Amino acid sequence: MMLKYDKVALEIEQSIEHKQLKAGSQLSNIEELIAFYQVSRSTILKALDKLQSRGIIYQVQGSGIFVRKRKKEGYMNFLENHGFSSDLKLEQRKPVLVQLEIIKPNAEIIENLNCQLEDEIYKVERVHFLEGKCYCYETSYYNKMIIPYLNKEICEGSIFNYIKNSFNIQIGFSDKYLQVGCLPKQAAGYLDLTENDPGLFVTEIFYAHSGIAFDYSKTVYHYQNTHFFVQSQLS
Amino acid sequence: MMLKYDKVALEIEQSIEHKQLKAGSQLSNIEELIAFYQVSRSTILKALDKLQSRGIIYQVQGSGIFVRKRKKEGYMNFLENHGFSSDLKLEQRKPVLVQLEIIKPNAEIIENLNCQLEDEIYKVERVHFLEGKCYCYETSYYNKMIIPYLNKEICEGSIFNYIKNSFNIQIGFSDKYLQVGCLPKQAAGYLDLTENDPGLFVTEIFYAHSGIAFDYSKTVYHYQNTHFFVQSQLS
DNA sequence: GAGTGGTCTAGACCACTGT
DNA sequence: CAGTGGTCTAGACCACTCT
Repeated sequence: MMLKYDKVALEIEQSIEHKQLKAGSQLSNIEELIAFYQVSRSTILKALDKLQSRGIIYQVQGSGIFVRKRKKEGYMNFLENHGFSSDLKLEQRKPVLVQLEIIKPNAEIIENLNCQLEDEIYKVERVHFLEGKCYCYETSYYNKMIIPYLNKEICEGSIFNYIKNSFNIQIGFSDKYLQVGCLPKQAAGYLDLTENDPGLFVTEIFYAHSGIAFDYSKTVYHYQNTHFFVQSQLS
Repeated sequence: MMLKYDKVALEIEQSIEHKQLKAGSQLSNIEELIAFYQVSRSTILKALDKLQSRGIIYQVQGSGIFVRKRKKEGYMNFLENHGFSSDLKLEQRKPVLVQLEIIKPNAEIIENLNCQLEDEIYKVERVHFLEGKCYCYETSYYNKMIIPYLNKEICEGSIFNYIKNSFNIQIGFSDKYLQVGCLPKQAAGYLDLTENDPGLFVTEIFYAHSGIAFDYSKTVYHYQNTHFFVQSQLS
């Protein structure tokens, strides 16, 4: 059963979409929303907070609830580009597997996956494409204690979906570290670029809902084929 | 008067800090927090939600409330590096003003600041330093209709604090667009780098709490002196 | 001052985790 | 099954905006 506030949030979002409301358009006030959706004030508030945190609307005390500007076309949501996404295009992507092997962890992996020296670690190297263009080269590490099995076929699809469906592990949150640099020869080759071309280097640790780290990844993004979008909120 | 949930959130955060709790440490359960802080359940929940969205804690239904890993030293929070920050080091920064002038807006500025062709626009070019190292070169645009006055002295401090204090404009949210590229000659000069070195290019629009765009900025970050950190949540 | 969003409460009941 | 977080309600009152 879907939660009430998620249902309300979804319906409000769809209503904005359906009515093609532009940025700055005012929505119904809270009393009307309560009457319309037949839920309590707190439920409406929670739905609105969710929409606000996703950048769909903004609320102004004493004034009203308004539609926020939509992101430009062709930009990926930087906070939602790894299994967090509901974007259809991303679901359709088919990564190319470069290498899949089992290794022993080095200090860096032990630190970030919070594992033991004697654990076995899956190392997965892949190149991702979007609309025919390669946009990143990614090296991921998974602890075999947590993700007991991986194969070529799984790695050529969404590993996140596989993990979610097979082990009932839900993604809870992630830590990202980013910096810009020059491509080493190997990465340049996979991205169809030249050594020392610029690149965005992102190191990311994904945690399950329960707080355990299950994925440590290092990704290099293609500087021409990747454009990101991020929405910030105060509070 | 400080809001109750902000007060509770602050105290919980300070308590984590004070007790030097490590990642994964479990906090008191909700009933105990209610009893300790003498507030209602909803107020505790709101405080916890705020701490969760800031990456301080994570909550696991049926299990408990836990401390989340702190960010590494030397990384800037990508979502809080422009006036959003409470980081002391950032408050102490003194930007160097390169140029301050009043111009007529081009199509791009009109689009992003939502202004008129005949409006007057402040154009501010600055270089920011952190611990003696330049880390970005920034060009900002402000509509004189909204920000009626700027001078050299103001631009050599925090424009955001000035705007906040002088015009009672609160920052509400922002849209960021980012991509990687090669530095043009001018930017390279300001950043003490060489033409065609890599750089992180960020275009950002800041909106007041009321929803009006008041700052349109284009920033180039120094690829060696800037390391960013971002925390994502799954709603 | 009318309208609108934000805070806060008390309490019932649901859903998940772990032993 | 005990413990713990999550959902939802009804209602009172506060704070801000705008005319």
